[in-house]
Amino acid sequence: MAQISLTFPDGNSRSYDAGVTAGDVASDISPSLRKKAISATVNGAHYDLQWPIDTDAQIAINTMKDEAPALELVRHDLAHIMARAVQDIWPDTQVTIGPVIKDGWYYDFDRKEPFTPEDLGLIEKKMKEIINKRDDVRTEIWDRTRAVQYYTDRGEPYKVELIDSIPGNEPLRMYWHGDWQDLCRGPHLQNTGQVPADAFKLMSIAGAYWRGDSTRPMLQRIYGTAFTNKDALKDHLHRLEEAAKRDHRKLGREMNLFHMQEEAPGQVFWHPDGWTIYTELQDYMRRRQRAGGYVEVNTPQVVDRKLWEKSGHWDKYQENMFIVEVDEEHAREKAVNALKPMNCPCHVQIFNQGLKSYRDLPLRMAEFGSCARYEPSGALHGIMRVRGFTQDDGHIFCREDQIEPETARFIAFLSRVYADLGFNDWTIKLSTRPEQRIGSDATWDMMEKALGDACRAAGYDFELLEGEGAFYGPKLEFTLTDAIGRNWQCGTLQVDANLPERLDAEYIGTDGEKHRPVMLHRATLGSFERFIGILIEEHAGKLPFWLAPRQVVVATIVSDADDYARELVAALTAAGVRAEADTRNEKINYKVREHSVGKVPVILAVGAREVEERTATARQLGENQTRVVTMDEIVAELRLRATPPDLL
RNA sequence: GCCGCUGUAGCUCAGCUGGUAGAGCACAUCAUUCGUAAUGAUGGGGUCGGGGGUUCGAAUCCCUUCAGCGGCACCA
Repeated sequence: MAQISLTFPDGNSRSYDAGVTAGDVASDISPSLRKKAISATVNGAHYDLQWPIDTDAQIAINTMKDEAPALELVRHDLAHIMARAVQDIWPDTQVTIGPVIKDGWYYDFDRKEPFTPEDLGLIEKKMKEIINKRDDVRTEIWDRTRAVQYYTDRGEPYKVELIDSIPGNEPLRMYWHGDWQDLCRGPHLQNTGQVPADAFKLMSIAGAYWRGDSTRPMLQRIYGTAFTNKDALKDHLHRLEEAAKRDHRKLGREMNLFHMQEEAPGQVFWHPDGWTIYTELQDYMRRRQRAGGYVEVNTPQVVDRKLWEKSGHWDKYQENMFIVEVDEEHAREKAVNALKPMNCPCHVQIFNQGLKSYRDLPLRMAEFGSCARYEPSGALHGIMRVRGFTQDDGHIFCREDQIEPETARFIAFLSRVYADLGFNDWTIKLSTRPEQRIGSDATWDMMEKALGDACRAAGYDFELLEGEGAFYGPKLEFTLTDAIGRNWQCGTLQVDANLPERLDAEYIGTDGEKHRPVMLHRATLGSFERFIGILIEEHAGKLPFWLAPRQVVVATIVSDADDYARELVAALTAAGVRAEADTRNEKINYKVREHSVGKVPVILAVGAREVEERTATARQLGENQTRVVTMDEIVAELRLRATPPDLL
């Protein structure tokens, strides 16, 4: 039998018969390692202890102390254990797939009766029983016919369909947790007893389409979370609780920023304090864009369907548009309009006014454009996904050779803005040509390369989303993360040669001939609604001073200080600080608590002493100490802090 | 849009197997002028998301509809 050489992390090698398993190797090292071992890393790949190794390789035996493989195995084995538990309790349930995801796993089931929240407790209990049985995990490779026959006999059509979709050259691996069998790539633990019985929890039940396809059956998904020990689970659950406190919907209500109501689903009623954030942010963006070489425009809300037909949106997105029909008394036809779902066709109308020269390019046109999209009811989410929103939209009309420099310029612009707003952790995704597309491959090559090169030129890495681009061009997505880890696309840049064509945009080139410009659709914040939602969550409501809707409260301790408090407020207001006096007949404790809960960054307490000395006792949100400052000092200090970052 | 859950005073929530709604906070009034996270007393406020039905009687049961939440699908 052929011999292979396995090299361990410490550099030592041992020689084994080809086909040796990592389990054998672990035994060879020591019986105690064999017992503790959970898997092996073989040439960087994650191996089950039962899989044969056929070639020379680097090998490391993993134990529960190796976090990454341990988490993957624990979660994956739990997925199987959960599926076994569910089928134990409800034998008429069909199993489908159950992958490992961030922080845990899920498994999708097909069962007539819906699972209830109480069922989760039952399933957890059954899972613990299975873990305590310490059943061995076995694996075998089966041929297709046998596997298909097996699942057909067992009435598991989903598994049969899965097998059919696995490429023919891939082996079909079966796993058994005790006598419960599942088709699975592996790897898995040695026995169910290796799963910590106190470090997992079933989290929720949800619907999910089979294979992510809305035309296929809706399955029931159970989500679980798991870690390698009880404390890690506890920490994770604690983090979730903390994150829930940062939810913009909760803070929006508590801080009295906005509300939404039944009569206008998916649309925001901005309250004074919320609107202050909005306008402050908008003013900032307006200044940044002006400095960035944009011209600002504004275009109509209600636009005849003819334009949407021309742009192609009527065909593709009619279902998602708010249609406005107007009966003119003498009109032969009813006028059919749509609330604009986007600004680009309108911007092209402005571009098309008058002849444009190559000298006008790149023409950067910006609009705080209010759009309405009839989003599916289930898509709505607080102010992050709404039906009425305002984009910080912009379109750059340019030549093909300007795509890359303009994109690099935009990325630099965006990163400046994000940094000003406190975001350093964001990612770029590059979506490339989809199956259904227009334009030649050469054009797509050029556009994709321009975007990728621009990212690299700007010094940013990006994730490639193959086939996720729009039908007319590739796009960059700039993604931020909310309090509970959901990712949201905020900024975007899309290349589009289609719309200028459809709407006849053209410019005169150096040759005196007419040419088509390319359009770059771009947004930095994306929409004010979504971005403010993210902003609230990122800062847990404690916004940077310049964005805080209520920046300073001057709280009196005795009513004799009322006049002085008003004087202080007047001085702060004159210095451009949002200040208000709280002269209510309440104790200072009460006022401090109320405004702290309200996330006011600075509370200035004034009593007899302060009136006498013309000072204030300042307290910064989140700090317990106070400091005494003179009126002039505090006005100067807060004037500076209230200055937006671009004006510093 | 799909699956599931939820919908009771401004907010957070209680209300068992059906018998005409309750708490805390908030709010109002009065008293208190009290130095850094809730001063006390008194009081007003809801017909239980909307519509329909069953019943002698429904917040509690059924149907329907709307909205929200958790996912899935969608996201120009």
